[in-house]
Amino acid sequence: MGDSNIRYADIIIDISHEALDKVFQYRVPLSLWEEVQPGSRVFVPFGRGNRETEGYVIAIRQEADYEESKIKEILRVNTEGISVESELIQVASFLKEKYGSTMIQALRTVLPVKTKMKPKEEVFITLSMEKDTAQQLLCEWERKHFTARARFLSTLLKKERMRKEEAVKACNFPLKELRKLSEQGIIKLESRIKYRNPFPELVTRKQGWPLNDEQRAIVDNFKEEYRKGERRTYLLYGITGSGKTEVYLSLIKEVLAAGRQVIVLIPEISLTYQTVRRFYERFGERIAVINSRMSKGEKSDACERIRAGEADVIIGARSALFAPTERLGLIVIDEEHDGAYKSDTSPKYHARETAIYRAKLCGASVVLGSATPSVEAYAHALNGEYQLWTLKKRAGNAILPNTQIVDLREEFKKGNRSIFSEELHKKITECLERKEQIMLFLNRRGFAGFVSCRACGQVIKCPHCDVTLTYHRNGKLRCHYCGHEEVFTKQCPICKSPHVAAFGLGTEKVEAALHQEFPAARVLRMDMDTTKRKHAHEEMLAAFAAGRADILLGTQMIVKGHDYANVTLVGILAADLSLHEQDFRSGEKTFQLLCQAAGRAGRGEKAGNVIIQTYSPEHYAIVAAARHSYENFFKEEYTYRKLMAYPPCAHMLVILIQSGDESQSIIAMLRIEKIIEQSQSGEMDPIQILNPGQASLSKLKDVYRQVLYLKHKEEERLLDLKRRLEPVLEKHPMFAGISIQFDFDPLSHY
DNA sequence: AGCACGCCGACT
DNA sequence: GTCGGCGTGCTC
Repeated sequence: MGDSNIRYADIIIDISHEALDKVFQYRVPLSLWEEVQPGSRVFVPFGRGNRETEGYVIAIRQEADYEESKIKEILRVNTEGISVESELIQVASFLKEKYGSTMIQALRTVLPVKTKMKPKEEVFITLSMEKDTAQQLLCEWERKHFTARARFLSTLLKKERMRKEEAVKACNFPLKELRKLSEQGIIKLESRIKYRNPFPELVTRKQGWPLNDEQRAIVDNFKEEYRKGERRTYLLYGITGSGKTEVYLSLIKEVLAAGRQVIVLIPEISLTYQTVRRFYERFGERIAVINSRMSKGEKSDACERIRAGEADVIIGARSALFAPTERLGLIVIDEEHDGAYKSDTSPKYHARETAIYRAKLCGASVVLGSATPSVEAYAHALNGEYQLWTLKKRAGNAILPNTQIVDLREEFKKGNRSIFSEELHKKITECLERKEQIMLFLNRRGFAGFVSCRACGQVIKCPHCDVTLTYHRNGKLRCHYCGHEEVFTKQCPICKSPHVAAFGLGTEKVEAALHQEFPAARVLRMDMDTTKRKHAHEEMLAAFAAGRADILLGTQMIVKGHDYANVTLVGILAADLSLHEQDFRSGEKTFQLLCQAAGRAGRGEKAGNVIIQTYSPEHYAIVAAARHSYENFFKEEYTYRKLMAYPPCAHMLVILIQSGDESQSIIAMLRIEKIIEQSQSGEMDPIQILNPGQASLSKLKDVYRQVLYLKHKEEERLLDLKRRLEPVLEKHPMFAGISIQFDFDPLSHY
């Protein structure tokens, strides 16, 4: 920059209103060239009256794409105070740059359009006269047979203070009358802003558990560095049950004592009720929870409390990372390896990397915690980029469960065609006899339970997605991607043969098998279909915790962070289901899942047993999980990633091209491939283009998907390519109406 | 959001 | 004829 003697700034005026949610261009006066940077807050003349308005600079450019004569000049830069907004706008530019999206998309994720909800008001009624005067008035009303007024007044006399709703509902007293009494100076109406609190029941405050030596050492290490002003990223690797949460709580306490705020990310808030509860027990009212299931009002209340500095600890899923904290001092990411930390909409950012970026901006530290760290994080810890903390002891006297691998091929040879191997069957029986609880886990990803025709081999697919339909016991076929449902007709739609049948396992089938094999056992099934209701999740888990079921059967949602002292047997019915996905992370995912599932056993005093049923008992992910050895797994997995040049040893950029028109999507994909090839002709070390073509989920909700996988050792090379590609895709008319998304170092497979 | 412009009813 | 109602639409 510098050749041109004119400079423009892209400015966002007011994020809080849809109508103004776009970029305006202003000239940067020469005197402000130094000061005006992306992220700075400036004052500009806006609207017909040129009223002075605050705006945020999101980009600086040499040329304008608006009528030159209408462009106004920036007035001055706002240097007052540190504003979270400008910090978040810088985060948005980071998202845009790194993950590829428009600036507007990035801003929308970072500063969600504030639907300035008017805060809910609570109106309290008090007497505005002496008690005995009121008593006299009551007698008078009773004499005059003003029954409603008398009933109301006597209640108010008893309670002294009541809420408006109480008066209207319980006392059956009309609102109009209340206003009248208030005008007459008999009662006083006081309104107080009520913040909606999603955790209504007051939890008792509890003191922390004493830390063990390992935990103590970590906390001390953190305190020392924090007090010295050293900020960094730590990876807390602690086996299941080693008390990571207790460590977080101590770290948070330290940061709060320094007068700063903390953001705690957990994978999916509804799943980790217990964790949230523990935070409430420790920090009480100073907590704000941000949750995707919250209503808009609840969300905006939480944000207001954070902005006002009334909340110091913010707990939430991925997006809580953008909480408007003015004094952020620490970001904790629990279960750091979890896939939920990667956004599935553009910008497809990863919360781990984004947290580290935000922390750097505002001088905060980051703590990542996991029992099975992601290969990325552990690699960073080994090369010194993160500081590694290890917890190897299980808290209390709990010991690691005894884990056994069952080879399903052997079972098949023995003639056992049931879902349960002999060993698992035996263990379930014993466990039921001892009145202990069992968790059975079926990793249903990959959509077992498809329906096919034995005559022509046709598999019944969803008409809107390139996915097989799943058979459900209510006699319906359902698409797990778009929700399409049709009646199972027992006739092949192609060849009309009646020999169509459902194959494979689904949780419903297992449930039926359990009822048959163990008729006395009370089974609780938990999957997407049984937990649709708002609080179904917590209710079912609470029921299981209370011992109202013997067996909890479910998909991945049951493996996350719940402690049940009475669970002594965990059965993984088919460990391979995730292993054979076309995805370089399938080994990692399987290992994490198995470890988490296994970690559910023996959390109390009693010893636990884990049985892993698999067709690939020799696979390193399964063997390592059975031995509870993350190190072994990591060694194998890292070697594989290095050999194949997969992240974190190299980087990948996925370009996803979506269109309602199949041929258009293909043409666009081929065109992009060509542009990439041309742009690096003669390059010594070109970016590799892997399997361009149809995505493996080639059609979703009637939209066709093409995909390009790009791979290169240098992150910067891929980012540079994306940067050069973006303007072409934006301007070229052939890409109009086609959605093109980038995914950097993908977690999921397209 | 804010503010100007604009096109219809009651006033000096 | 003018003052002012708030309906509509634009803001680099």
